[in-house]
Amino acid sequence: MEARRATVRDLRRRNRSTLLSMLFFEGPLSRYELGRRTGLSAATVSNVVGEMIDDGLVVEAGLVDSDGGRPRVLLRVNPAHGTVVGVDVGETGVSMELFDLSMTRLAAVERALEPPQPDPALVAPLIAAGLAELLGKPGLAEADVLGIGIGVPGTVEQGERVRVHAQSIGWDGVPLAELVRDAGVTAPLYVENGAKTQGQAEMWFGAGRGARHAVIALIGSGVGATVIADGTTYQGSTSSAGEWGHTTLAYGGRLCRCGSHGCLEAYVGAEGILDRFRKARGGRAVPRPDERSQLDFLLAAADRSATAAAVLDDTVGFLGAGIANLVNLFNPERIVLGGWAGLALGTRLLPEIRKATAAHALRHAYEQTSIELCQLGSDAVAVGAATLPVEALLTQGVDARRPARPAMT
Amino acid sequence: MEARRATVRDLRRRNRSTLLSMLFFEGPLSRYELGRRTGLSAATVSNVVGEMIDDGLVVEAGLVDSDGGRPRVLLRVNPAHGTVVGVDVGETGVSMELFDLSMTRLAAVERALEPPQPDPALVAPLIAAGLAELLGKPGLAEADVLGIGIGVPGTVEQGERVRVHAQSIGWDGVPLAELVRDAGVTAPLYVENGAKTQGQAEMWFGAGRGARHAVIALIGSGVGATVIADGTTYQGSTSSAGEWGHTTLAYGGRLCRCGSHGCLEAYVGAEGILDRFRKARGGRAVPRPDERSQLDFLLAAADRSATAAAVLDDTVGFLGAGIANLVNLFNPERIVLGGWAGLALGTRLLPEIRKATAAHALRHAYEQTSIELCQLGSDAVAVGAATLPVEALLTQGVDARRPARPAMT
DNA sequence: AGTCTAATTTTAAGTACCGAAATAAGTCTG
DNA sequence: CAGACTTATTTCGGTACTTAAAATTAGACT
Repeated sequence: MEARRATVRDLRRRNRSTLLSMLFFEGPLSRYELGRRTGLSAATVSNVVGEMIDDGLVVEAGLVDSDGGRPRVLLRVNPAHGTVVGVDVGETGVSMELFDLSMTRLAAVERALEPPQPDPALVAPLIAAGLAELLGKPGLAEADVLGIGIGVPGTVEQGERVRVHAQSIGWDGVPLAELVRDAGVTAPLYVENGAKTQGQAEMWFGAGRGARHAVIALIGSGVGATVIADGTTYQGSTSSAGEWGHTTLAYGGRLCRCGSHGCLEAYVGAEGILDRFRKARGGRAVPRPDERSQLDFLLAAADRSATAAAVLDDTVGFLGAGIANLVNLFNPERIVLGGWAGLALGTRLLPEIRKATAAHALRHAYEQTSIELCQLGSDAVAVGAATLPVEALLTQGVDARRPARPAMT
Repeated sequence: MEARRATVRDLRRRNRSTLLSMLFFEGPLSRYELGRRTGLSAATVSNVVGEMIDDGLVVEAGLVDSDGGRPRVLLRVNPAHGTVVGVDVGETGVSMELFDLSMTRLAAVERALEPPQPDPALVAPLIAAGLAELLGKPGLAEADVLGIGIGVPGTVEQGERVRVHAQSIGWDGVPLAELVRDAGVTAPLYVENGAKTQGQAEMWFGAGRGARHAVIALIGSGVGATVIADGTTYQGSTSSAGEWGHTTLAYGGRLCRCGSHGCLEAYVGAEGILDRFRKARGGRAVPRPDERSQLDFLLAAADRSATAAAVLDDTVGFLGAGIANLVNLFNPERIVLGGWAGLALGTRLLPEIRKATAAHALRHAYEQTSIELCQLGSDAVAVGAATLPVEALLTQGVDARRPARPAMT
């Protein structure tokens, strides 16, 4: 039984949050329009908005012409109220971006990791240094940073002490936030799985906009998914939900790097696709230097090579079945296909992928789902990470830097 | 953007709901204890509880001895405040049960369907007649029925007009609630998929108690699952989430009755198991009259027949992989295995099933999950259906028969 | 009977939202 | 260009709800 009381202050917080969120996603809007959309009385809207203006969270932004009658004053979230930082910790480097509250990018920094294996003890100071560089321009100060979101390539146990588990880079229970804090960063920190931050970015600004139930399917070298249930990221009991890549799709099939057999990832992950391609070529290596160009080679070869076409056909079939599993289990409105390999496949083969999905999904659920491609670029992980502090601001309706409103004077 | 305002009345409703739910699941409790657990002030608890006592929703139930000091008065939900009915619409018959608010069964009725294909036009009057029979004893009246929950073997589109789609019995968009109302039933109606009601019953009173994230995996002739995410049943965008049975487990494998190939159901559904057994026996039929006894025969034969043992081994492997998929995707605290076939398999083979699951799931997620058997009997669907009106009562904190509190006098 | 302890209820104060009335800020008309 | 008109926003008075503190109750203990 997880029951929590609610007080009259919670009420205020919630309405504040409602109004602020609406302004963020659908602004600019007038007070009048806010009242109409939220159902709050004009009096309350005016009152709450006035408070947020006093706090510098919201600003007036021009008028709407009227045909007689007082013109509506437009309101918007104050872009200059603070900045947010998004960090993408990858296997080979760290990239960071600075945004204002309208999510306009103000600066970006990229740092390679030498050697390319991010030792936490190395990554934390790198983030601190990157932050300093991002704030290099005049007029930017750490005190104005509402928060720093960090996307990492592994599962993140949220809780008292945030811990990062990332097999692929050898992190086991790394308290990343604490390390970054020890490196001298004082702004609030938010750590989350990179696939989830990328998913959130697509939901806020990309192909997921407007959906309440969606799955963001990410295919790169590996395979993962972010599930959005009823508007929020589904975490599961220990934040490791969405491990789509290691669901069994072909029982007893190919060995996967996770040690199991027949995982989806072993068939549709870039590594799996290329491995199958290599085998189909009789063991000859694909004549390109890295995975991405190898996949491009495969896609380009499909027109003239029956071998390549067959490998892709199979891939589409496996992927369709894998997506159909998501459709059957989650019954989402939308599936968003992303990741560099997912995008490469989807750009050329989306109709075929849709058809393969339809063949494996239950009709009813399939008909309710649209399958789209990701819309954001390669910095989606960082953008999504930067939304974490914004999300905190929107749901709390209050600046994390000063959690409690100051007492009245 | 789905933002809703909140007023001071919502606040009251919510606190009322919190207190009532706590009394229902953890009662009896004293006012003092309620305050301590919810965080509400003693004054508010006293006030709200007083109101609920006036409404007849809560009653005092004895004292707790004290060692000096005023003794605490225990409170509980008033079992006699009303009754609820749970209906299990199956493929061969309808069974109905009547409970008081402490979920004590007061009466039960069973009606076979002749012929065993529930035509909606036939089922609705049957329910009406069954209700009359349930209320046959003196002291029971329809006016006291808080609501009737109906579990049906198909997906239920909730909404303005509730519609039932059940391929297996040929229902397509049946407005069951309206039909039952037309048959003369006046109590509030709640229609839901039977697997979901059964899942809810396990969550409230069975193996799922206390879990916030769980999956109830049901294996009968077919295969389905109920996903509990953060304490509530996950519905998806059109209420058809949880179609575990038709997820692809063995790509390109056995033909399933859904038309696709390699569905989990084709391997671990009773029909699929027995079909594989028959094939393994060289086509000879299993010498038993119905599916249940055939499955028992198979389980009993495993000790002496290598053929039977191999079929079961395979089944355990498939089932383990299927459960592992649930573990990887949903990261639940608990998996509850049920359904008549699931129970039959689990009773004998649970350790093996756990092992097979471990072999296919990611270590981290698997370690967070316990796999248990259902605890409720064959009336779980009806019990779960009966919880629907109770749930409405608990979350609204107000009797559905009189939605608005009467104005003060 | 009087004292002590601890639960519950009453009281007074603070905060929140709402509806109605008042005010503000434009456009339109003559 | 003043006055009429229209519509957005603010102000005001009222009611609902929670809380902290004070008062009351109900037994136990002496």
